[in-house]
Amino acid sequence: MSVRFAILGLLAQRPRHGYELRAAFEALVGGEENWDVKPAQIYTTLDRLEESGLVTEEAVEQEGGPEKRIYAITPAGRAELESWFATSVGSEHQRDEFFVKLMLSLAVDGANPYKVIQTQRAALYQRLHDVTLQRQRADPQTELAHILLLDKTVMHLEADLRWLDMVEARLDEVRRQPLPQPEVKPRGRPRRR
Amino acid sequence: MSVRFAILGLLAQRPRHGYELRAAFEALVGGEENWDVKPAQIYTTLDRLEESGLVTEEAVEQEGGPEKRIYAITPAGRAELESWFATSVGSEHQRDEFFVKLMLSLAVDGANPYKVIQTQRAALYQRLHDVTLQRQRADPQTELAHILLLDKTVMHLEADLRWLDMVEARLDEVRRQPLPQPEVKPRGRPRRR
DNA sequence: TGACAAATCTACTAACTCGTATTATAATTT
DNA sequence: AAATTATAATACGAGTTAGTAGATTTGTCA
Repeated sequence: MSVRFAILGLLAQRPRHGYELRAAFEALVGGEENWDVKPAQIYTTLDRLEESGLVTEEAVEQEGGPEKRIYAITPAGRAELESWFATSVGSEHQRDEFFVKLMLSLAVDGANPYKVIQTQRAALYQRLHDVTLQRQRADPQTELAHILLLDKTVMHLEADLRWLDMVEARLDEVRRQPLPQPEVKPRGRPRRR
Repeated sequence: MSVRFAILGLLAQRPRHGYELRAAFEALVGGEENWDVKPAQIYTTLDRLEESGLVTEEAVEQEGGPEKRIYAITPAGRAELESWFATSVGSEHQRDEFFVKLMLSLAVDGANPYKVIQTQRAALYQRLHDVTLQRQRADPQTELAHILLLDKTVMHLEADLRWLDMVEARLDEVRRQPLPQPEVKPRGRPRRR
């Protein structure tokens, strides 16, 4: 979803062609190690935006090189962008893959939940190390936004590590509880209250 | 990705049919407010798993009601599951949609970054409130895992709120810096350094 | 009391959007 | 020739929207 709106936002600054959009997006998020957008996504998204009437193909430049299709935002596109600014980012979907993995490692015969935790912790420390290095190398005079983004990542990684410790400490307790079973819902029309 | 492995894990316990898998998954993650899996995703994923030879259709039951297709995990499926347990959850892709939105609100004429922050903060507080309520209502004797998951959510929301404060305090500084521009790369092979 | 409408669960399907992976190509410069 | 940018097509996977159709239970009214 963000790529779609990022394209609209970048086209709101000025018309651009596909590859330029990709470069501008990566500059915005601070490099491809943060968010690697594949060219294919840019082009398919542009096609879909064009189909919805939010952008238009403005011109095709040749200038020696290969063709460049230049896209521009339409009034409908600006409206869409504005309404994106006015709404909050949708709940960030809690979808915690690690939690699912941990629960299943408790449920599946032969799996080792302590090892699962250990593996995850190692990966989190590795990533924390990488991000911290990146943060130290960044220049506050020119890359403040990028630094703030890295700070957020660090805060989340630290929270994840603290949470892992907590879970590990209480894992035996969790283990003793039966796995949550789906509740059997009563069938048929519900009773009048 | 997690749904795919969750299905494998649940089938590793015992053979099940699609609807049962859906119910078991929702029980595992603590209700549809955490992770609402649509039936269609279960069935298409099962089809793909079958095509990859990780599950097999075991039988079709009739028992009065509509057909039930029972699926079971294969040895290859168990191997896939084991290797999932052995690897770490992939870097959680920092893909921060709010950050993108904030940066664009700084770049696009007519947008108001302070308002964007305010909207996001209100949404985060709302969600924190909801989750805290859910946490208080949960029974530690039977829903410890669910409580731990909610704790993780709370920790992340608190981190997001602290980060928002930080960003707001330094927004003028960020504003003064020019937006990161994509470096214009010369075409062709780069010069030797 | 018995027919029937209302509501909900069970089980599954079709068609779509968003994003990723893979591959191909032309142009440009070293 | 090799490297690299610029551009795009095709196909696939993940996830959503919006259903179908039968089964089961409850309410209601003649």
